[in-house]
Amino acid sequence: MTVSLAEIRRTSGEVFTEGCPTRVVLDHIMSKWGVLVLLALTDGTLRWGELRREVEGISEKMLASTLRQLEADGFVERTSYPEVPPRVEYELTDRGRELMERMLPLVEWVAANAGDVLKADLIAGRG
Amino acid sequence: MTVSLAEIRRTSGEVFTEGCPTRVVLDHIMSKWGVLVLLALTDGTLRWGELRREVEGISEKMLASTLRQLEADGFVERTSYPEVPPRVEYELTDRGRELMERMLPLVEWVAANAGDVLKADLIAGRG
DNA sequence: CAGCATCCCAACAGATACTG
DNA sequence: CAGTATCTGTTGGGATGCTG
Repeated sequence: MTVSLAEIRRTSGEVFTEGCPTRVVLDHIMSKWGVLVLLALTDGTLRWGELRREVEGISEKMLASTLRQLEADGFVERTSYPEVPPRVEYELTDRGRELMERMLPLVEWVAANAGDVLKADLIAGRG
Repeated sequence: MTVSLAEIRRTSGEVFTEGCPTRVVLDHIMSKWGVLVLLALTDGTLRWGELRREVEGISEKMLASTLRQLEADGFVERTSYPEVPPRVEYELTDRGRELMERMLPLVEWVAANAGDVLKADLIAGRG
């Protein structure tokens, strides 16, 4: 383990350059709703309405644009069934699952430590 | 490995609840500039001016507020030396290093795959 | 050098209404 | 059910100027 940042620099160059591919993709997947939608889909395939209920607080507009973005990036696949009433399912692609393999440990750590972190905020006298 | 989301749910409850601690902390560390500042400090201690140059494109305002936030969360420590001219150094705390241990594999993967991801965007006909 | 204060704007995000 | 359209507003964030 102990991946160094220097190694990332060597491997793929600019992480700190404006507009570099890495920054763009990071912005997509680390966005407020991007993470939560990806997390929701980690459990398995979900329909639009299920996603909406699962990711509490997301608006239809944000769910739509987040899904379009993740779909365009190849992390999520959308399948529409020609039925009445309409049924549409969303699931992670292989690339999406690869991504989530790396993101889950991070989210897990945050979930386990978020309480202490915010306690630190209070001590520091911040909101 | 293969951490499941269900496990996270069991462990620490709500990831999908509005305003829950996990979401708040995720928003701090997954923010556009939060990630990049944390990454920069993963290499080692940096001064204000070095950070500003390192994280290309960040404004003084954003650097300041990002650092205050990460400091309040206990991820970054600020050390001010009473000299003339002033010297201030920023470095990761133990908690910050724990966090980055989980975040680096993710960033590394993104850096390695960002090219392909954006190529997918082009094929899909999106910006 | 390290930063805070101020002004300002565009983009992101919420609410509502409507449609195939 | 699964969206799109539109309208509005909040705020993230940039530019500038000033201070210890």
